[in-house]
Amino acid sequence: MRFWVIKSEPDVFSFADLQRVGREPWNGVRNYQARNFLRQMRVGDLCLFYHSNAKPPGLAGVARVCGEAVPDDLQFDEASAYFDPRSSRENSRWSMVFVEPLVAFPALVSLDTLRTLPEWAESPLTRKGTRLSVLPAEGQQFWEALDAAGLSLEDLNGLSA
DNA sequence: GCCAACGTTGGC
DNA sequence: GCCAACGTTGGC
Repeated sequence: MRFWVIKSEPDVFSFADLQRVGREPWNGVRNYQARNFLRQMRVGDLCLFYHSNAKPPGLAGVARVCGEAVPDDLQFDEASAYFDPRSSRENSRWSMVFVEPLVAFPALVSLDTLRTLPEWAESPLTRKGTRLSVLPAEGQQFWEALDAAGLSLEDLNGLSA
């Protein structure tokens, strides 16, 4: 199992929104490096759900990959802001995965807090200027974030698969 | 293949 | 709203 960070603007789609819908296509990613990470995701991988452009920004919960990469439907939709005229059904350029909520953090683990954590201090997420919306995380980082949220492995184990 | 112009991200 | 960072585009 691998760990990831996925970013979303809560005004657009928050962790609470994910809990409400239950399962969400993670589409609209239009950066090649982020797309390549999406393609590496496997069912069961755990994603820290990061609220960007928020007050304050930070980690809001844990999501789980429940569907692996398929062509992102929005790239074919002329009405979508994510439409890509260079893409075709035969030769699709962008991918999406599916995620489901696993557990909401009792309180947001803010970016300020993350910067105080040893495992996160030097990470791309906390470094200024990193704009990747999907990035890998280390296991140590994941557990440290979970701990900072006041949760433990048992809190994850207690949840249905 | 270089690189300037441009657009977007996202913290502040 | 500002602007630093940085990915992308397109002329050459």
